[in-house]
Amino acid sequence: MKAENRAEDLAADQERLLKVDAKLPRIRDVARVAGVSTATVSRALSQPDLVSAETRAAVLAAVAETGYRMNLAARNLRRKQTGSIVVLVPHLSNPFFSLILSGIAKVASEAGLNVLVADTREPDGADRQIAEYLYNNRSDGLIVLDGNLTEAMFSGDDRKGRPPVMFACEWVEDYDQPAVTVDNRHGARLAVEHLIALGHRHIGHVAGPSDNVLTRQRAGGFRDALAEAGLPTVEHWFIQGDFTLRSGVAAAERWLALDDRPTAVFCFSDAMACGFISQLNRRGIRVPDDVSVVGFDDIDIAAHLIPPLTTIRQPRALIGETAAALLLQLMRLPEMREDAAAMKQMGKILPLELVVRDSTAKPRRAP
Amino acid sequence: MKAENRAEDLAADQERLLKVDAKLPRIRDVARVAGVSTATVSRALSQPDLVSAETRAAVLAAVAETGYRMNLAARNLRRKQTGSIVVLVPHLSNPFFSLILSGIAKVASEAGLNVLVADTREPDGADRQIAEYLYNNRSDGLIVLDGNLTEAMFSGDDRKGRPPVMFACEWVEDYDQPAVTVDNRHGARLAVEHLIALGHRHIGHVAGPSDNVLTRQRAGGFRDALAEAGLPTVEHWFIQGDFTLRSGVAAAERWLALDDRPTAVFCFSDAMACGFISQLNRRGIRVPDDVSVVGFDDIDIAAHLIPPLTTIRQPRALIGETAAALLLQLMRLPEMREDAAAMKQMGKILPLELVVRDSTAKPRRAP
DNA sequence: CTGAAAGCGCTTACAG
DNA sequence: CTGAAAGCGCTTACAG
Repeated sequence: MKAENRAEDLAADQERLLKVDAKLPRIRDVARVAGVSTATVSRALSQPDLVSAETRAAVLAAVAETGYRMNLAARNLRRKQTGSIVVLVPHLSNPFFSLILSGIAKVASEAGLNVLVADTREPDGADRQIAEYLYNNRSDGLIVLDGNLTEAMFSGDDRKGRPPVMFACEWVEDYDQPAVTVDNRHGARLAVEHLIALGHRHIGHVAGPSDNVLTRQRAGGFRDALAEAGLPTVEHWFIQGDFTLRSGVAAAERWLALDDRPTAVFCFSDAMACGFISQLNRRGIRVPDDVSVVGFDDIDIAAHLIPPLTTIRQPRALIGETAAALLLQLMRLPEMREDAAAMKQMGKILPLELVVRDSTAKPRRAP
Repeated sequence: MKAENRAEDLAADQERLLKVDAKLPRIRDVARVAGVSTATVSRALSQPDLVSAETRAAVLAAVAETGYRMNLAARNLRRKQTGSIVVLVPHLSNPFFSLILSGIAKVASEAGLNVLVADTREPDGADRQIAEYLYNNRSDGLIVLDGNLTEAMFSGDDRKGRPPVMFACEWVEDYDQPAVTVDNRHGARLAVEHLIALGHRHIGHVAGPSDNVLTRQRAGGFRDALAEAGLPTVEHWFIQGDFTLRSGVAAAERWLALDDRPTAVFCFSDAMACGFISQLNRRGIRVPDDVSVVGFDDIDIAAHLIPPLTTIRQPRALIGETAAALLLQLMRLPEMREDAAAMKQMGKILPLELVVRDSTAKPRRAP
């Protein structure tokens, strides 16, 4: 690092800052300022362990001085990556996914990756989209939030060379890919135990589609909690739903039609709880005065409903962050994908939390 | 195009299709199959007018045969683009934006561009994000959906070399950038005229923040429509809101506290209408039996509220598509950005539509 | 209308 | 631990 050179460089930098249309600093500029080769700059930035502490410091200083930002297109081209991960979502307009997506985006953007979001329930269909991303090397990795995709879409005899797949929230059963989930069974228990603790003995539930993994787990937890408290599972207090607001509205009509109405209802999604409560309200039934309602998810609107909804909070941002972080691991270690045992270890089950608000209360006439 | 070569190529292609980890076809492969140079393939794909019809057809056939898909990282590197546009949204979790974003994503992905979405109300702040994207060449263009950013963030003496900016929905007043908007004034008139046609003579409104462009325009249309019908603007029937559900709840309490309640209320957003109706419902007031309510936006949930909401539909997907299409134009024609007159022409005002559902009816006691 | 060739800004065996 | 050099897959003046 000769002194004169440094002075010249600084003058050049000044000029560069004034003229915006001047070129942005490249790795070569950093190398010149730091007095090393571009290869060393590249290493100092991407694999710091490979260079000496001294060199590393010089490079970092040069980066700061020049305001260098890596050109990702160049890196991706050289590394034969796309620089993008793709998220497959069942319904993009469902507010449940917003925080998950922003969690994914956060982790991905820190890693210099773009996030592309595709709706699997869009007209062009899930099959085509998956084929597009999985077979055509348009992405470095996939996060799948839709458990209703069939295993056949992913499997096939030519697994190698395909980007890794990470499931989150939902997953495809009998398909041994890692997934970031919550303990849905436990969440359902939390909901029911809360209602029992309040004194409820007549508890119904509004479920999701029967072929859905989440439905099955939550229904299991629901039954377990009742059984443990010595309460029977009353079959006609089971109401079929599909997680949507609209099905919550329909569920309310079903509840109204019952001769022996349960004093509390556990809805498997906040959206259904919302529709359920609104429709009951319309028919003159008050929550929680006449019936207690617990939701599941803790979507943004849950705290602002009338009444504010008691629900099971899913750590949505964390789910997204975790799924993205694990996917990044998988992307970095291609050999790991061949190791079935390691893959099974990889999944994470994240904690769930009961959030008590105003939609639950003691039953009016305690038994 | 020698016959033997073609046969060899086909064999090679077969092999390639079997081995997934084999390399994807590059422009060179297409050139070989079509019997032209890579330069010609590039032109045939990007600027078809520059090659003969015959050549074009040969190239297209070769593309189909090889299954060629362009490597965008390479193109972007060569063209010195980022291949991304950035969308700045005030609140990502607001469902109003979902369809706008998918409209943007549709147009952008057809043009081979990534879409990055950033929330301007996030902790890291709008200023930093704009600086990041505007000054640091991390994107080829910006779509801004937040009119509350100050002009100062965008202006400055070094406009050239910066990516173009397109506003949508909202915009920054006194800053002559093109914007894709709706005629908010007209939308408000549609709402009020509908209520008047139903027989209402006592009409209030729940507005957005007073410094918001949308609020100002809608309030103007509201007053105009009343004036035209010879109805007075009753000042204490104006209720301040901020577009959120929560403020709709508060507005309901304000309405309940009035001695002379208006028989109809025009809410400047569906979210506020939703909160307003829910809270009234809670207090035993029925919509539309006791009071008619009109919203604005037609968000997804509007049709599923109880009652289904009469509202002013914004063509959200179209807003997104149009904003993206215009931004693409701007990106292709950098010289246009210097032409103030052309820039002013560029904006679009999209049509609004009254959607009559069940939240509005004749006033109970017609005057 | 077409081709040969340079080069976008990185990374990474390879050699030392 | 470091550097010289090749090359990722495109595009685009330039020359014909």
